[in-house]
Amino acid sequence: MESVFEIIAEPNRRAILGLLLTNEQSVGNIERQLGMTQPTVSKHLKVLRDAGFVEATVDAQRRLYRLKPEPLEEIDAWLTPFRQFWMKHVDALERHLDRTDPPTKSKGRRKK
Amino acid sequence: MESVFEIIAEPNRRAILGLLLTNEQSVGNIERQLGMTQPTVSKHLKVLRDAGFVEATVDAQRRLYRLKPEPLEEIDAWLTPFRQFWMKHVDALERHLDRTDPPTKSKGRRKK
DNA sequence: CACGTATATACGTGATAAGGTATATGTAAA
DNA sequence: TTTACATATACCTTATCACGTATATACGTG
Repeated sequence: MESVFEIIAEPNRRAILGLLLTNEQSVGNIERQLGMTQPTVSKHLKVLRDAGFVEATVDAQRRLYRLKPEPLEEIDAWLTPFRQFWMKHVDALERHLDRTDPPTKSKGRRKK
Repeated sequence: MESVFEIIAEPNRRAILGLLLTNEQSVGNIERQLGMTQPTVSKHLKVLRDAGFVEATVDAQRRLYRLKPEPLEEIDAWLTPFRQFWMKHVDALERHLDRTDPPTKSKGRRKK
């Protein structure tokens, strides 16, 4: 399970990450909220843990899992150059519309 | 090959996307620059095409492939709530350092 | 029309990952 | 210390994906 991208390719893992967005959660909570079997949850959590997406603290017999930011930031970093790319596209589209559209009723788009 | 996340999980596909960031490319160009066999390139391009990451135009026998923004924006959108999460973390870390550090030589960090 | 070039597709194979069932480990409570 | 609870791990099976080799399709040129 090499890269962060492979980790988040799995839908159940993305669901788990989504859950942890709000609060830390025990394994049992995740199991119930997502309707997966306990071993499945544990296995996905192990993957996420090994990749640094989550960390756990012990609360008696429970483990409370919470998010860690780093791997997600790595994904964000990968996206960065592409973001620039598509922002150019939006600009180009806007310019195109400015040229071709009759300014509808228009909220004062720029261009004299 | 359901989701955009599975698509970009494959390293060769990410490499192809990276190449297309600069210019549109023919299959042969990709093949040479990335050192993959031609069928492999074509297959990955098909996956990327079906998922809307790229589009091609015909130039005689060549196909010129270029990026399309939408699927990448989808990934970006998925990241959004997590971005908020880790920005809180950075804030918390900064506040922590403000409390514990002697202001080094400090470029005038806030706090009265 | 024959041939070379560029790309796509078909088919077979191996690897790997995900889920299920069963079981192990560790903690708490009676 | 026996029992109940929470989580982790082992093992097996199945499915899927990526690659390689071979072949098909399509265009251009002599």
